[in-house]
Amino acid sequence: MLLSRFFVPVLKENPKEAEIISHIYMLRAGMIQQSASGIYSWLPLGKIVLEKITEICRREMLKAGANEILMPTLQSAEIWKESGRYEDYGKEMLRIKDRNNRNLLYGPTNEELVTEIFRTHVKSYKELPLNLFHIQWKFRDELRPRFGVMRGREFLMKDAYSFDVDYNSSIKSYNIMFMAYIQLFKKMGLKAIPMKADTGPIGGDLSHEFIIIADTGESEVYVERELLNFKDSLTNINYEDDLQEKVNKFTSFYAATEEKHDASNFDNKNNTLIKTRGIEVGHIFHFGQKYSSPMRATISDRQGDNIPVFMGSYGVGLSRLVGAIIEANHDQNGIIWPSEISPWDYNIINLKSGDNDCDNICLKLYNFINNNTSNVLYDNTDERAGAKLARADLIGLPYQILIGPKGIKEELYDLKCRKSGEISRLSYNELLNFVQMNA
RNA sequence: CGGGCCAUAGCGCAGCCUGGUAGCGCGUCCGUCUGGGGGGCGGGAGGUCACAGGUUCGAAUCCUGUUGGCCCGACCA
Repeated sequence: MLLSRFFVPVLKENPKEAEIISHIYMLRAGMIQQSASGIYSWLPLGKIVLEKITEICRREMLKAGANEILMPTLQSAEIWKESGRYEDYGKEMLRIKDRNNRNLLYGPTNEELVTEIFRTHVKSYKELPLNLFHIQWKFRDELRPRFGVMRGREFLMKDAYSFDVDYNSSIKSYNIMFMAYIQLFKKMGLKAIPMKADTGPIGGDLSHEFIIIADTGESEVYVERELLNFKDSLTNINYEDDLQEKVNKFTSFYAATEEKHDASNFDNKNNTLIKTRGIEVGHIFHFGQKYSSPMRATISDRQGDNIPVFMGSYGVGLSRLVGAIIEANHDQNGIIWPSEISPWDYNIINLKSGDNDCDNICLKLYNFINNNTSNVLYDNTDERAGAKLARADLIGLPYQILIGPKGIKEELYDLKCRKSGEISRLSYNELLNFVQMNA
């Protein structure tokens, strides 16, 4: 992509409405624009990142055997009355009337809809287990939206729902999602820690939050040091296997958010417990027959009896992840994208546009990288070097390649690693090698 | 929903207290000198001062109301 043709309205100064770092950088890097409190337009740079995250999530869900569907944003109030939540949900639910005065709502979540789909089509245990997921925008009319996309009213989520014939098999489904979550966050270049979560009063017995560790995170968390460094060799998971043991590996560590932290539950004699901060980016939840029962989503079991199906739900906050990733990966100059979700791998910076030698080498390199399965953003604009460098740091691509008269004279060009700040001076051929090896 | 604060050019702000017809920095446009960390010089464009009403000869400024936004708290992915 040529920067001269890319719409990325960067801001030099901090917008006054933003307080936390991810919000500030998303606005300054031209990723989003606020439309109303907690509601955002996604500009090209933000959209690309959001899409990358979404795609990784989707791929892992499919690998784990889930089926993708797409449920609408607007839902009929009818099924919510069935589950009893139309009254219970309160003011967070945005209620709308259509021209015929029918009650609609902008979906804050989808248990009712998916249960309705399930009960219409699935009647027998033979069709189970089943996992349906979708990726869709939701709306919750929060009391107080804040922190940019981390706590918006409109947000993109992946929701999966599992259906099983009995408790034991539903735990298996839960474990599959647990391991899929470990995988998908890893594929985003993130360290996500599963933590036991409260399930509330309603009979659920199993729930985990997945938390990204970030100094600027919203809540305090307590984690065993070993879990932070826990590198499991799970490159390939066979979801057909019994995963309980693998799940146990993770859950055997102590990890808790502030609300659930209880020092007496952990023997900290080796001082291995770390207090840090984190951001919740996923939540998995086993809730049994909570919805299937009132909504009569029943199946025939092996005995021929009709029983409410066992369910679980599994969410990932995709739009929130964009903010969370920035919270976990930035410095005072801007964003530092993990290479897995970076909009591009390389940022070629022409330090003197208009200079024949600079233009030629940049263009040659640009074409080479594009032809070698890597992605590259080429800053071919006519701005001053300083402005380009500052903008490159703000946008935060993993590698910057600096081409200027100085380098051309010495035939050595700067390759800067955004994360470490390290600069290698490489010949043109060494640069090509680096790109090929790194692809 | 309780408490605090804000709204003036695309962005960040001053002016308001003490009313007299709007200014600074950045950005933007033209020219020029520049060119390795958000340049220099010269010239230009851009604002019904959030909206509505009131006081006044006169309102960005004083008064009332409305709308929108931000922060702290309670709540949540």
